[in-house]
Amino acid sequence: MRLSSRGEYGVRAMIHLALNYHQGFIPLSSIASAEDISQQYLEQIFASLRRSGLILSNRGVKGGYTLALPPQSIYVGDIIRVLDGPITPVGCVSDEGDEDDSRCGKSNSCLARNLWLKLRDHINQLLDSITLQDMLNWKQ
Amino acid sequence: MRLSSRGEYGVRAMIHLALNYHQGFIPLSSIASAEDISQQYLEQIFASLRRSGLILSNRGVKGGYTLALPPQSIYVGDIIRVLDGPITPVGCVSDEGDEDDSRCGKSNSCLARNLWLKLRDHINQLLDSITLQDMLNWKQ
DNA sequence: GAAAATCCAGAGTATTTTAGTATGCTTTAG
DNA sequence: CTAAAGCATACTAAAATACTCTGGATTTTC
Repeated sequence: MRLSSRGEYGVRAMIHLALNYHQGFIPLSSIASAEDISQQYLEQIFASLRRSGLILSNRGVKGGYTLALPPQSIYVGDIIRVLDGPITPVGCVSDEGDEDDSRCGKSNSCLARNLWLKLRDHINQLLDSITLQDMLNWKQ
Repeated sequence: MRLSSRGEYGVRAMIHLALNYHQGFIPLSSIASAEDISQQYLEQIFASLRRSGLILSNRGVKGGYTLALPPQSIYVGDIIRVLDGPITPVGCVSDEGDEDDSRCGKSNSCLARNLWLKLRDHINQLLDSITLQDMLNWKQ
């Protein structure tokens, strides 16, 4: 039950953008160095975030990235699902839509399946209840 | 956020043992074939479960495995932590004991860290609230 | 309009983890 | 004694992960 580094880095970078919301576009290089993340790796991560519409970009000198929405409208669940794919504790509960097409067909696996579904939904519920702004407010 | 096959298989096998509680010792071969899991792989999994005290074994003919406690006293959290290691969404929240020795030392990472802690605890809470018996009762 | 700063894209690679096999030994009932 | 079972450890193949590399495209500034 571990997040990928993409998810971890992505959340940290998004917090960085949230802290600098209203400061205009922030160059990726400054985020990468502040968060100690490889710049090229972070570029890949930001490409996913941009394509999914969570951030906006400007090219050229004075370019950079900024949140597409205010921090109170961006949920960590969205960030993590974009970067790590849907929360799927085991293969047979792949996604919300096709809940019943990928059964393992085995004897007691249905009993276990209920657990995986609960686990999946439980994790999603938490991640979909926390916004970037919530995290900023945790600052002691 | 995916469970390992060890965790998945282990939970399924423990459900199998729970269903056959009071039937005495069940040979691993029958569990492996019923659940369609490689016998040798399942042996490794059961070795961990036995060393952790969740199951008991008998050797020789008529040997096999059985739950060390009744199904209502075994929590899925225990099974999964034995087989997958402690729930650790990211490295810096490695375990309950040493919460503050493995900080990343980076600027905003503490804000993210609160999230990882919440996530870790949230998952553990769910898994520690469900027993094998609970899962048997889900049988429709 | 050249140069520099920035984003953008896709291929390639090295490491680690995972999931499983292989081999062989030990114990016990009958 | 033999067959059925558990026990232990080493090995390996495949997949996923976490990056790096290379080269471009856009935009501001001088």
